[in-house]
Amino acid sequence: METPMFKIGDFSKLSQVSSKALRYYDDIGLLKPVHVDRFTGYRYYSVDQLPRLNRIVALKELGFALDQIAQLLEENVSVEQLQGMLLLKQAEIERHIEAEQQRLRRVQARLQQIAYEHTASVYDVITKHVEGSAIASIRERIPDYSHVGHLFNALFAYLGEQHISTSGPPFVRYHDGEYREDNPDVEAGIALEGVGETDGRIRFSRLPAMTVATTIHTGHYETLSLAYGALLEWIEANGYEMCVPNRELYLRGPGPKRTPQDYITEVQMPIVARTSPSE
Amino acid sequence: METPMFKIGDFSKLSQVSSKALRYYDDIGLLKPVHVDRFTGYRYYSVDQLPRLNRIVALKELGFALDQIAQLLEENVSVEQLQGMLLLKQAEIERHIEAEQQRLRRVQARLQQIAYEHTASVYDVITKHVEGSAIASIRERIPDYSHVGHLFNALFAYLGEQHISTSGPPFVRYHDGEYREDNPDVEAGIALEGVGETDGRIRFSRLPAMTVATTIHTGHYETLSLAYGALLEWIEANGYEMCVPNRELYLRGPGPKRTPQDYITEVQMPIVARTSPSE
DNA sequence: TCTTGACTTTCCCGTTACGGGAAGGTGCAT
DNA sequence: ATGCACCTTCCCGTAACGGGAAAGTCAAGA
Repeated sequence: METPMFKIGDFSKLSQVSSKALRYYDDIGLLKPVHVDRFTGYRYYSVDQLPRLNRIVALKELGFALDQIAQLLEENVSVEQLQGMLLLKQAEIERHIEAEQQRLRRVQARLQQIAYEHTASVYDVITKHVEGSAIASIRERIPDYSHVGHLFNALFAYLGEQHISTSGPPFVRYHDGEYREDNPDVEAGIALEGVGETDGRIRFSRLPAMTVATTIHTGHYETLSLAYGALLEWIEANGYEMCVPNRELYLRGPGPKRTPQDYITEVQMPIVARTSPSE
Repeated sequence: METPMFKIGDFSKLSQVSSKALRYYDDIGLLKPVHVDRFTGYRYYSVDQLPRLNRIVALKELGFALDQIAQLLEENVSVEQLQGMLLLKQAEIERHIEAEQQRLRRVQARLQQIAYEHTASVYDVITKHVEGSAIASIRERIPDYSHVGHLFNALFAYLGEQHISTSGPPFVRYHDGEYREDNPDVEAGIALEGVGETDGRIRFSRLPAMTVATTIHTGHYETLSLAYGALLEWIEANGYEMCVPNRELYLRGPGPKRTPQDYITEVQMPIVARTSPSE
């Protein structure tokens, strides 16, 4: 070899790539030294290998993983294939940026909320994807929220005598577009394991899968509006729009040896991405 | 316990957090089940734990790592501490977004270049941080690039007779702000291990550390302009500004049994972030 | 009461691209 | 001969779980 050969340390200095990385690239077959001493195992590199290493670094800076780079460095990749991978990368980075901006909005919303109220919220709003499920429910316009109990009584009485087994907590869906004290359109329901057939007041239907913003409220139902406030604020700050019907899940509701302070309720508000009038 | 206890699968469905994750949170002490059967090891959760889990998920969506979340969930974190961590997070996300946008620009620049020339460039431009180093050099205005050889001859002759040991490849720095055929201001140099004292034409100095865009050119020096073209295009497309002096490192230059096709040259252009007039 | 079948447990491996460090062998200059 | 800087392999650790194996458990139906 008339060309100088570099030991790994020198090649590392020359290329500004750590020798650990060079050994790793050797291990995974991405960049084999031009010569390895048969007895000592010493790796020897040539300047000829710099272009390849340079390409590796460049592709890494574009965000490619090493195995993808290995593919791209094979001889037989066409310009179209390269272009395709770049386009994929572009889309991926764009998605990534969007997700990060989402996070940034969430963080800023929290900061703003602290600045306003000088206290951390007790409500943590998160998004969930709830799967669709079969439910049994009674939907009626009732004069007053206190009548909800009657709906559940009727529902459970029916399910009990029909020996239909339920799953998950009971819930109420609110079908009015806005809050109304009087004559709200409510649906008291619970998820089922099997299915049944609609019978008078008792409706059997399927809840569609959807994305919701949700938070957990602990304590008396009179203070549920605080949870709604936190939800609405969060939805506004995070660039979503709310949909109807929203839903309350009574994870722990009235019962023996329970006081209202023990109640635990999840409030779910279906959301869609806002058709940005504010950006 | 008058409250229903959930086995891990049910709690997982309730909370939409995988049981693997729940076990992991148990392992790292982030969320211990309210009760573990002494004999079977079964984990039992209560709805009381949903708010905490919800908070964990919410903080995760903000981008916090689990150990940071563990800190934030301790009782004694003040609002100010929370605020501080949120501010840090904000800055971190912003940096992250900036880096991703940088990547996006790089990818798009590559795509554009393919669209223009319908071929992938042979030049891979990357950024490096070169450390400062002691150098010996001769800087002169020479009539023509072909005189560079004389400078190196003089330099090596001097270093040889003074027994000064060098390190790294020889290089030339171009001090003219722009390309000029005639009377360029060039500096032929090489890095040293020790230091010396300026002696007539031979200058001993320190090269400052800097950030450069760099690429590798293989082949005859007559085609070096292609490498410069790729560099300039990249610098433009990636939002940098070039500085003087640029530098060529002769990784493999003229020598016995070498033809110009064997030459390998690294072209380095110092850069700074552009003071964005184009955004 | 027995038997499924759906759950649960622990344990171990794999993920990415290396960095840190240990134990031991080399190369080169004195 | 003796440093001393360098090289080698090997192993562990990373973050947050997912996949899967082997074995134990629970609840309901026959």
